[in-house]
Amino acid sequence: MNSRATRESIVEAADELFYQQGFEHTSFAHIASAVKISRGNFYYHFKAKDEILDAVIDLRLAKTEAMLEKWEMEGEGPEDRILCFVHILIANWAKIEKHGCPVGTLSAELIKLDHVAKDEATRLFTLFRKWLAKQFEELGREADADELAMHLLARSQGVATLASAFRDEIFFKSEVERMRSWLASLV
Amino acid sequence: MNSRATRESIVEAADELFYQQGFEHTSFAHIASAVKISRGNFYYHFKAKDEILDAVIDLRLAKTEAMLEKWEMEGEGPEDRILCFVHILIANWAKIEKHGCPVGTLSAELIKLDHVAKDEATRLFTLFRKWLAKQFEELGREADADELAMHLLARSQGVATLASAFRDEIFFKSEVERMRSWLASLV
DNA sequence: GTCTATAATGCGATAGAC
DNA sequence: GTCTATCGCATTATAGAC
Repeated sequence: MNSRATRESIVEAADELFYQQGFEHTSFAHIASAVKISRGNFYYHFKAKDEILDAVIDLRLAKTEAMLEKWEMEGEGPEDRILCFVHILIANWAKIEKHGCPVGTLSAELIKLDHVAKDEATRLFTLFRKWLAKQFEELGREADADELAMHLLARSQGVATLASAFRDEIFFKSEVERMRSWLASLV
Repeated sequence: MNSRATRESIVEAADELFYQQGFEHTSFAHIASAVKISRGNFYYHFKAKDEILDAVIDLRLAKTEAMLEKWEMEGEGPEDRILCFVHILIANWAKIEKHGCPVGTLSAELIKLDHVAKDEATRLFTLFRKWLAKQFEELGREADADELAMHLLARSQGVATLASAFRDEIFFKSEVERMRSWLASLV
């Protein structure tokens, strides 16, 4: 297999495993078994485990940017686009229940480890923050667009954390409904 | 030193280190160096690392119960008592900025590890949930007391996660202010 | 580019002296 | 009750054959 394809397989498997098990808990053996390569082969593609983490964060950043661009195209007006963000929670409930929010849990883990890549992980939050702020601006809330963006981000983080701890889909959906009516009250 | 005192020293050091570094990342060597005992001595007091985790969770449960009882005594009326909960965020800002919420981050880590003690950690959330629900009941919101309790818990979790990621005290305080006015709007 | 073999380290846990 | 010494295992990382 050529170099790029193997490298991409490693990053994609690591992406999934870091989400499911956490970064520190995931070993090369885990990833190797998922990709079906030998442990030694990693070091042809990456110098160290931290480099795989960097690549995973870059992949997530790229995927998130693509998703936000898609919402930008598809949503009819800013309110509709913000609802895309709210509804992704519902669509991902099965994963969130098991492993929490992929953005929030990675950020929290790297902060706890005081890992060098923790600020890189925060950039995932920043993508959503900037995009949401832009929508709130278009909604006519130029004055507090960033504050509203952060507020909505925080709400979704809290819902993911608690719904995952209690494995409570009823609470999860009722909180999403609360976000919808909060959003409607702004317009 | 007698058995109980050493055991308590171990649990208290582990409590602090689990919060600062995470459970998995904290080794016996870390705790031993903090308590100034040998690694071998652990096994006189605990059979395994998981038993230390259980003891740490029990300690946190006891401390939380004592704190909630104190608020129950000190607060003048349910609204005042709920404000005790909101204000603990402010009081603990320095720690939250560095290590997140001690309840939420432990719960999230144990969920990600699929650790046997994850439901025990969720009991810490349950203490706050039940206590807050009781306050909302006394506030005359019998119908949706638990829903309001979970909503407030989720808000505080989200604020801790985001404020820690962005190390943003301004955002943190503005969200606490939002919670205060949300609470006032209920009465 | 991928493999096997192995070095170097740190971990949780055990045994036994004192 | 606390210590030192050590086992067995998993981990990241390297060396070198193919």
